[in-house]
Amino acid sequence: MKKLIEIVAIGSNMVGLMEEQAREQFNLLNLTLTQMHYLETMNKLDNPSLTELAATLKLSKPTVKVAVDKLVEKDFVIRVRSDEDRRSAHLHLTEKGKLINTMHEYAHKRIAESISRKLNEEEQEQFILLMEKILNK
Amino acid sequence: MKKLIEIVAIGSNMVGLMEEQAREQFNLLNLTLTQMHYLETMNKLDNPSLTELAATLKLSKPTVKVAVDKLVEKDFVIRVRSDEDRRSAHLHLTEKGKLINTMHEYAHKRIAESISRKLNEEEQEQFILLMEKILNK
DNA sequence: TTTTTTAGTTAGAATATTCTTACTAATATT
DNA sequence: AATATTAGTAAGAATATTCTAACTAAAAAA
Repeated sequence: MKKLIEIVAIGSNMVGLMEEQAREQFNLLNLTLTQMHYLETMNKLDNPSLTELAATLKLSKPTVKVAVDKLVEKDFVIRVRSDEDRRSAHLHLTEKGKLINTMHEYAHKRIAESISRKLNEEEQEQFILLMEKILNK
Repeated sequence: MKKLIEIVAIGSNMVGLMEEQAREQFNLLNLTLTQMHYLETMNKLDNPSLTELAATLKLSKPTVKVAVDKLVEKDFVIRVRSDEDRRSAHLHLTEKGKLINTMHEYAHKRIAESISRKLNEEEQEQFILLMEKILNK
């Protein structure tokens, strides 16, 4: 178990490093850490309302509103009014906002490349099988 | 390769989720995202000077100074004057500051536990071997 | 030894992040 | 139909994050 934790620690750091490098690469976006966190959370929630976003981030609605206003202003997010409930709107990422995904994909691609460099065909097969067991609950 | 990228994406998200949950668990620290980022960077740099920290974070020295002042104030960091160069000081994490590590260790432990639940003894051996190949450059 | 560079600090300002309180309009409950 | 709840907004304030310009003291270079 100790060995496994150790391996996980090194692996997590590697993932973290790659994500960090990707973030630097895409720094063009000119977003703060916090703003990226907002975009990532929106992305995971899949077009949440402001209320849902605030609940997930554990922040007040006015706080989240001003942050979203800025992201709308900067064209990373658009509000799409709901027809079912006319009080409410869904937050969508614009093409520009989706660069967040591109950034993560870039990191994942680099990690995958590194793996395929270190393992031969057969080992890669094995690795994929084991990871599938780990990740499928 | 496509399969591998996919697996990496899911695995990265899992790691990210666990780290996020650990962060929530340790929210007691009452630190902002940015402040945690400072502590993590200090930790990686191993007692850096203010100048080194600023360079790594790509921020100006006055910016980093005010942030470090607050972390010192809150007892997460101490300044240790250098004897070789009396202009300079090294930034050390206090016991309280090292809770950042504890937090990551907690996440890693949970991931390792999940792996050992999903894989039998033999598969775990295999997994460790493959990961060692991947992580040793 | 004089000059230049370096590490860190101070001051002052702009913007970001967050909150509470109070409001409007729409929807849901009674 | 009257009342309560919910989604989002507005105002105002506190704290955090960041910058540039200007400074002090120590170390390095000339």
